[in-house]
Amino acid sequence: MSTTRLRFAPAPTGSLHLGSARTALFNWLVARRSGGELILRIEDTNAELSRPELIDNIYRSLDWLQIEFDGDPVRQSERTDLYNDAVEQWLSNDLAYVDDGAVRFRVPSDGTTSWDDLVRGTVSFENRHIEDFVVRRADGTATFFTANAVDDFDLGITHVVRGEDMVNVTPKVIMLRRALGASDVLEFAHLPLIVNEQRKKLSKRRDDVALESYRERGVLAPAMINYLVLLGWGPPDDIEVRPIEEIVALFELTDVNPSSAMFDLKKLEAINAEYIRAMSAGDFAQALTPWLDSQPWGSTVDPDQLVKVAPLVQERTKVLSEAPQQLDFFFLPSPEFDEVAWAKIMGTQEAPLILSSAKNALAKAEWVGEVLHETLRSIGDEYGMKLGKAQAPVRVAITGRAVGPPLFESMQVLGRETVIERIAAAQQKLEEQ
RNA sequence: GCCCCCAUCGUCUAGCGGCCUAGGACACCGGCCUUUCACGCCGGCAGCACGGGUUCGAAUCCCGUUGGGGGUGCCA
Repeated sequence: MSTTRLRFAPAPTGSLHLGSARTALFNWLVARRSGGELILRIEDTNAELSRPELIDNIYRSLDWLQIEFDGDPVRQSERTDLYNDAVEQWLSNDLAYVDDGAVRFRVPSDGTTSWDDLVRGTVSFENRHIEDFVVRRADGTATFFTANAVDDFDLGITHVVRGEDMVNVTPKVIMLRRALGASDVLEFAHLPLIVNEQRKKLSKRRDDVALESYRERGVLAPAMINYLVLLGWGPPDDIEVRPIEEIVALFELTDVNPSSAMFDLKKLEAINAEYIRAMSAGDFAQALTPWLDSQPWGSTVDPDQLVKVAPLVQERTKVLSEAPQQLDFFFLPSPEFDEVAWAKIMGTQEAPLILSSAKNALAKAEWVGEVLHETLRSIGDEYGMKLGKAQAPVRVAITGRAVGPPLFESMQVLGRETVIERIAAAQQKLEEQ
């Protein structure tokens, strides 16, 4: 038995599509699982698609996901001779004919072409429904069918794993493979489509299909991989979130569900949050850095303080991009006030009272989270309020918001001077209203 | 129109003829914990599209209906 050889063959049409990423992933899983090889084949059959930026885009995305390939990428734009030879051969064997400058393949008018698809079972087409398709255009370039069949044969591919939208080209490619003289049959696996809420194939126009954009939102690569593998496949033991090595060990193409799967951002984020929580505090702080740096106040972030502050939001972060909003008050000279929170919380009768009591007590309290905690608690007691309610005005004064990281720990990091200053500023703002 | 495919909670899935009173996860709704929000924990809601077969027995096999999707380029 020869080694398993797979290929991921994207057309470079822009940033990598989620569906393509999933296809790449499944190919990679099969290769890893079987100890086989995976090659990257760029289907840049025309100049428009050969633009370096487009190709770099693919590399970057694949790299991010850590999907590795064996050997150098194969560029179809560099293999035109091969395609031409094949077409000439078909022409001379009378398997193809010239029509209006183009070359068409002769499809038999009877019989059927079928294959046993690893995910969908037997798929069968009647030949009479397949037209004599073009294998070489009038301009002399090979079509997708030709390049596909020739390359899969020439590169010794054994398994073709691709999207369901390719099902209808499969009989054509099978015919061409036979015409090339291949005696073996490829294994095909057509993956279910990833669809949107309307159950339609994800499209560039309507949906956010660029893998890149999820990266930009702060989705972690391993979380993305983990989520993607769950679209069309489920582990037998019901453990969904797990290391990629385990997935490799468990994954089976024949277990892939043939029906289309809806892309669920909520679930992606839930899984991402789980990965974030599992990170070490140091790794999390590190991962946050680019997101913080891009803020207007990014230059004021010092690494020592970041390490203290990051753990306070780690378990509250679903995607990295939402962390800056939770942390800004640590780095801003004065907090940015949420108008709604201010109105709701500072508008109460007790708010000014609590602020002034807090300012006094805090001026002399030992500066440790637990003590600050107790200090606020007794102030609450004074006014017959639970701590949950009593801490609110202080929180708004210091962070600008009604919700955020744990207050007393935050205060400890911020330091007495800043805290008192902010409370005083809030008092003044209150008076001016 | 024609060709091909698909059909289990709202969503992603487990299920491969008896372990199913259909399991898990996300979402949602309660509750507990609690310094807000989260996290965590406990509980709840909710599904085999329909109709016929086959079988002692069907979510599981077959046929049909309905619904959904993909493809129908000298794009890939």
